[in-house]
Amino acid sequence: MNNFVNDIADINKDFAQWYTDVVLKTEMVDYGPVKGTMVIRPYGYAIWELIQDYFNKEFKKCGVKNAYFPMFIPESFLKREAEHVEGFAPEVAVVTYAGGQELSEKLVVRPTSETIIGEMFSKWIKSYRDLPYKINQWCNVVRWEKTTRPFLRTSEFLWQEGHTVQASADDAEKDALEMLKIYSNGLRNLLAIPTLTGRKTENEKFAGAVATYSMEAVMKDGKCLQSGTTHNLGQNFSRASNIKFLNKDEKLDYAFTSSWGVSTRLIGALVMVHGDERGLRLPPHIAPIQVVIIPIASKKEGVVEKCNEVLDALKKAGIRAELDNSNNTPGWKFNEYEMKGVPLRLEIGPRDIENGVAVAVRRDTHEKLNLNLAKIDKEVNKTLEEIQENMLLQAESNLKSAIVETDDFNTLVEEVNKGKVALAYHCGDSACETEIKNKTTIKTRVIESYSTAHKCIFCGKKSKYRVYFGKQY
RNA sequence: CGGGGUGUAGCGCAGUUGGUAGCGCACGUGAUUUGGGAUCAUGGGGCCGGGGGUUCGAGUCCCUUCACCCCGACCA
Repeated sequence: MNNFVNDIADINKDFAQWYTDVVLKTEMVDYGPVKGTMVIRPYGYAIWELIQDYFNKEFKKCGVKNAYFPMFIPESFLKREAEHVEGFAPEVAVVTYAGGQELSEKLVVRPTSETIIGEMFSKWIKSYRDLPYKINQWCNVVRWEKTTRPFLRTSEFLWQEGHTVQASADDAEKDALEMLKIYSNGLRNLLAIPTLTGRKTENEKFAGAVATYSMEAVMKDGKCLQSGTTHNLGQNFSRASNIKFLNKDEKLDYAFTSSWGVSTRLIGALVMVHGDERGLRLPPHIAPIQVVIIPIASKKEGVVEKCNEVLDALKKAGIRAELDNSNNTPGWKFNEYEMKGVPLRLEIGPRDIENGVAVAVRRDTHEKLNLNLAKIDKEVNKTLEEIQENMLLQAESNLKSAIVETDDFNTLVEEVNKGKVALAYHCGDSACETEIKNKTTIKTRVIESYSTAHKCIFCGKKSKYRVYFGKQY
């Protein structure tokens, strides 16, 4: 009664604990019995399914087809690309024993599938007429991380990985940029998460890529979360996997590939971008339950009937609605569904039925509205769209106020340590960037724009680009 | 991988010098309730994280191991 926060840690005092409390108490996730693993519970998985639905449609518009490749990769495959193996070796899980005996060749549990998909591409692709070739798979991957946190970093997680093969360097680059656009639009439209998108520096790119692009979402504590990446792999992986094709000039050439992925980490971003002191706040487009109906004095005549009637009307209109007719008190239910981030609550009691309205309460603003029961589906739909829009505006405003432009290195360090993202010019020199990282633990996020008209914030040499600096999850 | 912390009922915790394992919430049943976390009655629920040791006797003491959380370092 005196505790409005469901025993969730204070979001302003202990953001990390708040996050853990929220994801566990909302029943999105639980810990698995093996270190670093998570069980994605129905409420969390429903969010993932909505993400899958959205991106599947977008991928298919680009001519991408879904497929599935094995999770076991011969260890030798991983070693074909020198940078790639160096990048992933420390965190791969390896099967050495199976079928009652030692294996003659160890099997890596995929940390990502470039090498095994490349192997198959090399069999399938012979001519420029076979290109472009675009494949996606939804699967799990395993990266044996030392420290873990549900959704943000776990030993095993779910993702999609797209892989394209093109006949020219330009087309592979175009694929990487096109997917980046699809990802960032998806985050905006579906999750109401605005991102900083752009190219990664040479230091921060994917192991084995020519260029890596990323969307960086900024959490409420100011830390960045790499929320999706796309890679132009050039001919690096086609050389490693021997993907050769006859081009239009009848010459044999290595193909150009790209890869791109988003993961269940997006669910973590959703929590940390929108959540508040009461728990989750889910934008309507991604909310598994968009509307919850709570009967008041449900034993009074006509209340349950009216609630069911409204439920049916909402479902018919394609709204994800639920009726909670459990024996809990209304107050308990209010708190429960607020914690779970349900965007809109409808209260229906004898008084409302008499007045022909439902009391609606918005999760984003706590605003109370009287919605006309006679056209409840339309009124709810309109309100949901308003909530979606408002949550994006709020997130955009948070992102904007998290960014500090500076030319002074001490200011950069100070601001980033205060929970800001700094935008500054840099020389583009790898050693310079590494020195910044070693000195301050601050890393570059993505390149904002290119300009040689300024000085590097750290070494003072001529700038190459302007880049975001921040701390990360 | 360093530093700090925690493992006792589903959750949150108490458990004294070693002596029959408890409380609150949650859960089952019945009733009364219902517009911001209801009340009464009555029930069920335990490998005290695991293994080893000391002891007549261990939740408690010793050794060991595992897991999780928080803060760093490293990575999607």
